[in-house]
Amino acid sequence: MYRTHDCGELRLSDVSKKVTLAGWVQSIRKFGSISFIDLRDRYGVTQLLFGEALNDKLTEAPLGREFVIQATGTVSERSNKNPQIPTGEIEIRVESYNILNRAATPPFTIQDDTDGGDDLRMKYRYLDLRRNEVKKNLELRYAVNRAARNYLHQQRFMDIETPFLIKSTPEGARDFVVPSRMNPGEFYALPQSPQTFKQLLMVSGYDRYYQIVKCFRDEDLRADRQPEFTQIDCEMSFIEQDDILNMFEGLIKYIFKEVKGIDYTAQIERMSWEDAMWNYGNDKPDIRFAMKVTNLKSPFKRNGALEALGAVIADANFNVFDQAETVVAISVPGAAAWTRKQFDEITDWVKRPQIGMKGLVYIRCQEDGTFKSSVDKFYSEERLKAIAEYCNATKGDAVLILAGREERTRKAISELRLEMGERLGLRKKDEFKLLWVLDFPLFEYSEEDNRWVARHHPFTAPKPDHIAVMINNDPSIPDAALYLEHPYANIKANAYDMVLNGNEIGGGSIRIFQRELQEKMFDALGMSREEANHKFGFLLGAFEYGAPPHGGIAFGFDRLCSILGGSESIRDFIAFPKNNSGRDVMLDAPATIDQKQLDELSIAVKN
RNA sequence: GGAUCGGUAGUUCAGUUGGUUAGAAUGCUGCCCUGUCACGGCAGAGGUCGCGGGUUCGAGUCCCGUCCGGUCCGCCA
Repeated sequence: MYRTHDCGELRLSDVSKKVTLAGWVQSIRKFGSISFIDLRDRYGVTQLLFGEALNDKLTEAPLGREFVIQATGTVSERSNKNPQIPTGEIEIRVESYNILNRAATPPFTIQDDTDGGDDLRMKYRYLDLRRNEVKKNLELRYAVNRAARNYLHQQRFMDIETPFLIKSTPEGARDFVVPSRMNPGEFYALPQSPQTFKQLLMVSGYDRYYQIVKCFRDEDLRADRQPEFTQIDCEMSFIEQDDILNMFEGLIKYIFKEVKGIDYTAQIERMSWEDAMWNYGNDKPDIRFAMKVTNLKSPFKRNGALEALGAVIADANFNVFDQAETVVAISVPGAAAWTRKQFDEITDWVKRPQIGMKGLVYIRCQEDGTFKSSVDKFYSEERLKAIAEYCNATKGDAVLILAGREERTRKAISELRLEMGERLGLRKKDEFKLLWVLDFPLFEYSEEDNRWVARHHPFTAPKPDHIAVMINNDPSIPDAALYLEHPYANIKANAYDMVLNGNEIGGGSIRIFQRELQEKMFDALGMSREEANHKFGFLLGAFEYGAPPHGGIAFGFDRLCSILGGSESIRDFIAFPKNNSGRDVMLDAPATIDQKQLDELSIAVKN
């Protein structure tokens, strides 16, 4: 038997028990003829006391950091206790020990605040994983996993595995591809999600399906994006949008309760995509703080609001505003007291290529009731006051105004808002605000492909009252017109995203399950029957045999874990992640393969 | 594909305007130490300043290229 107890469980009540522990040597503190050794395993750290009697043996078989040892001795009360660790009241008076394995000096210290940089930690990930910080994250991940499974099981969802070696579909992200040895010149693709399979399962009658499953996308990476990642993938039959929202509102609340001990009692706020874009410039707004965007000018024709827009900034011969497609503003509390230097710094910030603004206009709403701005030349104080009031600015605020092309400017004001929220400490790590964003556009224009594409995927159903519009080819939609170039530009999808603190953590839709509408959808995407059949024939075929109304959602499991763990990066929540360039620096993968393998696969590598 | 920051001892970093022998902390090695828990003290070893080229009397420092890593944009639910 290697051990009688683990390194985290012994307490004062165990004193005088004879125990054997096994683990890794965390640190050695030597005092002449006695030594203290911290022994670590997954469960904690226990102090071992090596007395004078073991001196000879220690000289003969010395210990080093990260050696794997086994020690037998008696649990004793410490004379000097350490309240910082759970086992801090006891120590083991070691009578004998065994070196089970020696260890090379590790390249960084295995401590909470390690001295290892990211690169090194990834190269020696097996050492990094010994650290408490990383272990805590993996434990949290497992807790989320367990909670999700519990909840979904209680709700009679069934976990069904779907294949990884499937067929490439050119919609959406780039596929990872696997050559088929037995079928020369042909390739499997790894799934970007089990989307079509879960829909087939609905046709088969498994009306509540889930899977915590790896998905693969061959796109460039970010701190919160990995080429292989995990989704909580779900699908339900005989449901409407509200059923899905309620079911998965329940799931996320259950996870909050189980994992964080948080009772998220409030109903999750629901916001239309248009409201999100209009008020936050972003389809995944962080609603932990307000600082809403004021639209001073916009090509959006929205609820008749446009008439009011523009007037407040018009007729001043200020070219920047006059020529801009869009003028948007936020009011930043306390910013009236900023120095010129601070405004310059923020101006530089919005001028960075990533934001891409030409400049920044600001209005200070000073404490004495006067207004001072970077555009005093064009606007009288009275007009500045009018603009400030229009932007709901009060004394002490500064109004920050951006102008330019609609899409870019809206994105920029959104980034600026988040940055201001960050600087004002309004984005608190321990505060969690959930949000449903609803009614996304069904289509969007792809600049790259020069055509309209499905924003979500081609099986997403339009909103119920927009279905008739598509079936009857009637472009007159009661809602506001955003983009007028396409007859279906205004059609909204029966799709929804769950947003947590400004991060999209899940998204899904009600699916099209009727042939007629599906064909209209392919028409709208400019996809011929032949093409559609070639790409999705199996699904369209299945829909011939009694598809129930259905819909689903998928949560980004890694991202959800990282947010619950208070981290920006999902890498710390994945045991063996890839780096920015999609490399596994520990394995040094990807790597070339030898000619024999290539020959077997009938593949030639271009130079 | 693009922007930007970084690469100096095993590790984390400092390194002034281009100027003598490139430093600190930590780790490592040895010695001392019976109550430490970031132990302490003394001594020591440890450097192709990512790589290649250039400017200069002289380059860790300036310039060009390149490789690697971080972050972001494009891309991607």
